[in-house]
Amino acid sequence: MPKSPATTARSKRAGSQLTPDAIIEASLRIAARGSEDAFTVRRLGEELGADPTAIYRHFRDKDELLLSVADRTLGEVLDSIPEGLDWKGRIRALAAGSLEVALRYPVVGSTMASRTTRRPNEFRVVELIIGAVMEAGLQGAEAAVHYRMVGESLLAFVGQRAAHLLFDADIRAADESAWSREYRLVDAQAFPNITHLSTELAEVTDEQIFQVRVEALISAIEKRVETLRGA
Amino acid sequence: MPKSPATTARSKRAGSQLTPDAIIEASLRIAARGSEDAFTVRRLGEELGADPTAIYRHFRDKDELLLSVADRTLGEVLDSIPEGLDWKGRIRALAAGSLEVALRYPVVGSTMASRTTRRPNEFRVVELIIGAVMEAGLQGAEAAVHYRMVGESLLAFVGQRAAHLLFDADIRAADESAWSREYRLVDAQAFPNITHLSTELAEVTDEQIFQVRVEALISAIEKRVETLRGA
DNA sequence: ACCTGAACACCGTTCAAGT
DNA sequence: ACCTGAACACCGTTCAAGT
Repeated sequence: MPKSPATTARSKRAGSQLTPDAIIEASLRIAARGSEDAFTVRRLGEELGADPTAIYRHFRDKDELLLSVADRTLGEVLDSIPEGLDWKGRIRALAAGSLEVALRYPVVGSTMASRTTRRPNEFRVVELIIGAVMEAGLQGAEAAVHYRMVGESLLAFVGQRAAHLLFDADIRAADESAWSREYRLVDAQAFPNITHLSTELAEVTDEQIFQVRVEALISAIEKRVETLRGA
Repeated sequence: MPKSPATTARSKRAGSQLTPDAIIEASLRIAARGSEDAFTVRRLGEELGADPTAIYRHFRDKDELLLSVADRTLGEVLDSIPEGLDWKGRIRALAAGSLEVALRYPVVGSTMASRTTRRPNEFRVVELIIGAVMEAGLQGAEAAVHYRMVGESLLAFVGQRAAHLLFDADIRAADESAWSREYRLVDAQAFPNITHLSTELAEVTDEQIFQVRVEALISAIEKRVETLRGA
């Protein structure tokens, strides 16, 4: 069989075909496997067909790689937002897109929940949110703090969901069944409210909670605008 | 010098003085050191004056230990809430207390942000929040989903702040300075909103954001009550 | 200039052996 | 019944050596 370089591009001895982009794309492939495949430097080396430590020629450390990967996924979120929406629609679309991407790449969503990438696509997200809160009627310091509220809340929401996806199946099952097990068995005298709502508590879905949390952000902005207009 | 057993209670050869409570208290001492001292099984062994693996006689694994430690800290939060507050006051006090405790034991606050302890003090917190949203005027499924919104949002807020405290000093500094560095230097044409608000963005404090996020939860509940009354 | 691979300094957890 | 300590199967990262 003759050599066919095109189909052996990732063979171990192909020279210096390692680029930041190739490393980011390999990272996304691993991240997409969720809890089935740990996102480690050694696993990344396998995926690239290179020595695990080769990535240190292109990224200072794993943290810097993750920030770059996260910024790439923010690009996917931005591309999913349609044109022409009003401020509420843009925040809802940003929330839905962020959730979808965080659940697709849980290790990225989880790790980045309390970070700032300081990279181009994050700038675009910030620009979008500030535009929305200003269109809603906030300005100056009020717009700034409400932007931060929205931005960090969205990161927190999707980060929580993503982190949960990364737990071992047994831990996840134990947490998920709490509302239909432990919380149904609490002492009725000591915990009357829980007892009274036990059925409804077990029926709440993650999707309902997410929607209510996003609407809470919007309500809070509207209420703040009304309060400031009234004063 | 004569033996004085009372003062050598934690000596290496004192027999079986290891109890779940002693392990939880040692865990809290390590957790209180924040990013200066990693919360590892080996470090816990040192703190207890025992072999690192001794804790596996009392807890199935590190996760179960952390759940127990977390429930202990929830007790501290509950003890900090005064009697006689109305529903808004109780949510504000719960938020403030949770933040304080999460910043005191960051590794606990960070790890538990997407978990359910399913332990006694968590039941008390759930009872408190459900009582608050019902006093606000919500019932049944509406009360259930709004309880979940409040509970998970508070966990997310304090978890984000706690996680940030655990990063290495240089990573934390880079994230904190983003608003006064990278975000001040963005292209004014491409990012007019960021440019317009750059001063205000750099001046927002974590405390302001936290307060706005807590008030947003309260606003959202009030708005939902109004909407349901109107319908 | 970039990649390799041995090595270092860590992790959580298991299990046979001690007392 | 509980604790010990060696051992296992991992981590991220460094650095001298290769090409």
